[in-house]
Amino acid sequence: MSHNYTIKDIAARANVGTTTVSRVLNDHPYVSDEKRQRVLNAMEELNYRQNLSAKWLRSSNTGLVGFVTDAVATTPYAVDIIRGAQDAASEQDHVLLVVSASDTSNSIEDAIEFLLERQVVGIIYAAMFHHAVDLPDNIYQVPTALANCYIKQRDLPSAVPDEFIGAYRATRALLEAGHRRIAHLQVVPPASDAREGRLAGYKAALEAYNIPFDASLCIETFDHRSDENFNITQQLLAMDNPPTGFFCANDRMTIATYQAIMHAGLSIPDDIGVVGFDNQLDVVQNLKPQLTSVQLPHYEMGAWAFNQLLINTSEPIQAKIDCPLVARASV
Amino acid sequence: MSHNYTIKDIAARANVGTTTVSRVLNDHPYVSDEKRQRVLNAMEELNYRQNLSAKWLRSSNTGLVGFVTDAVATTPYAVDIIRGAQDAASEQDHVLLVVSASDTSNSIEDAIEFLLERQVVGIIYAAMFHHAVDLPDNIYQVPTALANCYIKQRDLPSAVPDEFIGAYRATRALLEAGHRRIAHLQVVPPASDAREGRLAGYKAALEAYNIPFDASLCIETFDHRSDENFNITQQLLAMDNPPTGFFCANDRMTIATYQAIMHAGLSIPDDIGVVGFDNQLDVVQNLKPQLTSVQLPHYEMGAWAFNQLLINTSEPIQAKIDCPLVARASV
DNA sequence: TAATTTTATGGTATCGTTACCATATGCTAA
DNA sequence: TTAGCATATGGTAACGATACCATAAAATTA
Repeated sequence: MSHNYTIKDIAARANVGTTTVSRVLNDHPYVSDEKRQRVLNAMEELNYRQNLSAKWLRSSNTGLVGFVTDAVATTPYAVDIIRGAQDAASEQDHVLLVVSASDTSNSIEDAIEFLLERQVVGIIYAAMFHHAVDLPDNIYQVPTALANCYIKQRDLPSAVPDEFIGAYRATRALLEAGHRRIAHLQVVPPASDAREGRLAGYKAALEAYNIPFDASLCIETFDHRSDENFNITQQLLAMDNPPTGFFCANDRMTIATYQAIMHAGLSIPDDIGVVGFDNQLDVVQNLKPQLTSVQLPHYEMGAWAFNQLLINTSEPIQAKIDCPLVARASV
Repeated sequence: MSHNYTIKDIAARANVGTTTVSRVLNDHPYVSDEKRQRVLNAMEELNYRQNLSAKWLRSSNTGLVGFVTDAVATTPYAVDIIRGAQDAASEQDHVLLVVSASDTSNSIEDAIEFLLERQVVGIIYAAMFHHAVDLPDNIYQVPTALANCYIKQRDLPSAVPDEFIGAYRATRALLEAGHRRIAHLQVVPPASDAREGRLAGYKAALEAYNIPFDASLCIETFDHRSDENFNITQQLLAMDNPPTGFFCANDRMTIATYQAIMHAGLSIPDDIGVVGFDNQLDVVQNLKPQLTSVQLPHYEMGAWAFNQLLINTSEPIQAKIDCPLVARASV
């Protein structure tokens, strides 16, 4: 652990005042090239490293941004939101302080308090799935932006996926491939905007093709229950007038859907077309044939949220970020 | 944005000296109950919040720990390592500064420099898959611990999964279910310790059951290539003396393996037993039947790494963390 | 009772940086 | 020539906390 030098040491070595060193450090004007170079040399020679605590104390700007999420761990998506925010942050010389809060709102309040103590200049709150959130009052003490969620009062800027357009594209892909009976597997609780938006997009695409909505093709199921998903698909295929297209509300459930389709002796995409949602690479690329899916804009939402913090407009923008379709071999 | 009060304000309001306020803040002895209470009241009334930048500057202990990873985004596992480190950190009143560095070692050096400037008291370096890493010299300027990787010189403490025991258990589960011909699907580059350890565990389990190793049952394949994985499984099943057990080096590839088994008209677990590795919930819980898999100790490695930082022993411990088998319905 | 230790308290220097003020050039415009 | 301004430079007071030192009363011991 080597000793740390200060600007005083640098100033002495370069034979200038500390102010000049500070000016070099912060790219301020009014420093002659000659002295600037002497300072830079001294810093190089002593392997000088700024003490940012001191800088922060003096300038009361830490460049720290808090990143709070309700459950960073439960889903792999979180990472992309963090990464988006992080990339945007480092482009502007900011850092993320990542803290996860469990579901109790008390814990969220603590997490925010924790960040405020650390002098963050802003907070990003990210949700693991698209839904409305309730936030404690202390969040209003610094600029805040939301990713993958929104607040009912709509008084904070937020970025959410455009579920509607994503679902519309997914359904349309099946329609364009000639499918006319299209099942939609929904995910039950929590009641989320993801679910409502995807259902609406599905309905709208059918309507554009003049196909009446058939409630019997629209089934609710649970995430992570392969038996149930398998059975549901089987039952749908056993109908009198069975669907030939499946639009599943997430990629994970398509695994069992694929299995049920194979089990019925049908082939994808020749007999049946399947489209998923989330574009979760671990799943979509390991299914045979590889799954066409809708990409959720996690990365983009993270980046958008960070950029909102710095903009700091008076009126809180509610952004819907596009969800492109990633075509593979399942339609 | 409300004004921030300082200990001076608190001291004035409670009619004590600033030192007394500081003592209350840091739970130091020699403060009468009466004054302590007055200080606490004043803090409550003014909604006082400590300025940690100032505290850090004076005490030169930031409680910040850097968390560097080579590619935080590419795999969902990362999150569990972060979470483990985070939970351990917050238990000790520390925070994680998460930065991701791309593969170039230059970028790792920059990331570390970045953290050193921010006065981190230690650094955790986490890899996305178990392998040896090369780290720049500046890492030695603060206590460092490695998670899911190790350094060739072995001069830094590291935690890695015990791949051997995990693979041994996976193979043994198949053997106990009566399978005697067991295929092992490996993942090709990057050449990792994960691969070698799993192969060794597989071989050891066979040996314990007096079954000779058959190289023709041990096939290399690529991650995220469903067609190839499907074909490999198909070819294995078409052998003269086909395997009835499959030990796959990760869960993802079992999706196509399942499909090939179904396609051959065979059933899991009645005809064929399958075990995966990673215990990736999105996959294992969505396969029918749900997949038995080996749990990688990501969370534990993260927590272990953090705790090493504080212990700071002279000799760098190389820990192998256990990989338990999670039994489900595929064997 | 006197000497010593424990408890209680506050003043002030200090951490490493930047903001502000003071000063001194050289150059241009009246 | 004399303002007036842009350029260049350094000294020093903050920023908000803690560490150290000094002091005094209360409790303990000799």
